[in-house]
Amino acid sequence: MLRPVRGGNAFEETIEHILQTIKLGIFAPAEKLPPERELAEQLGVSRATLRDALGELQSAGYLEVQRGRYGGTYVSTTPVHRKPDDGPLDPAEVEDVLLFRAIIEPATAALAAKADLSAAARRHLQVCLSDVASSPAEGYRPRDARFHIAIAELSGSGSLVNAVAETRSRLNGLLDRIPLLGTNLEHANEQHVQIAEAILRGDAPAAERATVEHLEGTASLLRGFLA
Amino acid sequence: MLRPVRGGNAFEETIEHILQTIKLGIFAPAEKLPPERELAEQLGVSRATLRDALGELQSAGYLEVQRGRYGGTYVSTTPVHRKPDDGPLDPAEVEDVLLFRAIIEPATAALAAKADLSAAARRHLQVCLSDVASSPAEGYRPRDARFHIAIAELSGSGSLVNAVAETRSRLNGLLDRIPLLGTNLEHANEQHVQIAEAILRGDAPAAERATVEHLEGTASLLRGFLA
DNA sequence: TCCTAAAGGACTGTTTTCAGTCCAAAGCGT
DNA sequence: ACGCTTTGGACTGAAAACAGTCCTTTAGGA
Repeated sequence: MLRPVRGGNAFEETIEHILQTIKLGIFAPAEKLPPERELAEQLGVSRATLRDALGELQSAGYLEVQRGRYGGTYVSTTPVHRKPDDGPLDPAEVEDVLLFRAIIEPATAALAAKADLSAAARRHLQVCLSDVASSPAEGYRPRDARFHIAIAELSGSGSLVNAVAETRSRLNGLLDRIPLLGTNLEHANEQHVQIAEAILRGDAPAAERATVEHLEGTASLLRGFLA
Repeated sequence: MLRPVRGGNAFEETIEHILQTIKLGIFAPAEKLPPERELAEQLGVSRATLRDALGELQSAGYLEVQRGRYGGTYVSTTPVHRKPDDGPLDPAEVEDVLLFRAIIEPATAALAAKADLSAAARRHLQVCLSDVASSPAEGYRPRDARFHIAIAELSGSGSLVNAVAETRSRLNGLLDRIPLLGTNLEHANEQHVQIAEAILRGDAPAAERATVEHLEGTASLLRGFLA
């Protein structure tokens, strides 16, 4: 029960955090990050430290910077080709993530369906949905993550948004360790439609069921690589 | 979606974290903390910083220190009389905590019931149960928290233990803002028994139902103070 | 009785992080 | 063409946090 108070030094944590927002599709390619002064404040870190982190991400190819008025820091449109992290999967970590996800995401979807959604919220969900559906295979993960996080946002609970985002991030870390097989993307997309429709028509049990089914796909994929 | 990378400086975070382990009953009164060198490493903080934090907690009356071999840092047996933090309750925070808790705790209890438990695990649950049942009103909260965390530990999922502990900690923060009325402690204790029995006999649906009922008590208590 | 081990206590020099200030680029409006 | 504004870029001195080392206290064992 005694977890570390902090995950490393501020510099590394900042890099990691910004990288996550990109991998989770919260900042999409070509999108502009907030100005450094603002971002530093939001992240609770000094501008100097933030700049060190941004510099690192820039030279790693994740970010591009333009100076001057109306300039800023932009997410790179050309995705960096990550060498596949192929350490072996940790079975305990896999089970833990899948289990936690199976608890929170269906409940989140059900809540989103129960909430009464503004027109803007509905539109946002549909945008995320079509965005992931029309995505090429290599940029799929961030958009997929974005869609699931969008659902959490509809639920209206900040804790759930955090939990879904963090869990998704851990999941991404695991998925990075196995080869990407694009066979079941169509299947996943069909399930996304089911979930979104159930939420939009306010059918909580259907949203929950569809989410459970959807998660089983990823779960069996990952479990397959454990054997 | 841009949360702060760190909650403050290392010193404050360390104080807060240790205080939590006490308030959550993870370190019970009169219990000995790990040696400073070890604790510092577990918390991912330097010994100097840890010592600053321990010193603060000591002079605030939470800890007592004995030097020499077989000495150490002990949780104070005389509880500090906290002045009631009575800022107004934030309704959004209340709803968020209650909602999140209502999602994870019943699922946790169900999981614990499904797991096949070692004899030691069963005994541990019973110890926590009788500990909270026989607790005087002023030391009730930490033992109550300890019981709920013990259930999460039975589930075998580290993420759930973290989530339950953190949620409980937020809940404690809210409960500190309202007067303690001991009327429903007996009711809560009865529900604890129900939950523990359901888990021990492996009856997941009953464990889940009993937990839902139990949480409703705290929920309506807190909601009552919003109006 | 004295020695040793295990713990807290104290100090030092280095590295990290910070807040604050000023500089440089670049687009927009007058 | 000029200046204003918004952005990233760079520097400085102070504060925080660190790792490492040594000191002090205390109980148990040889």
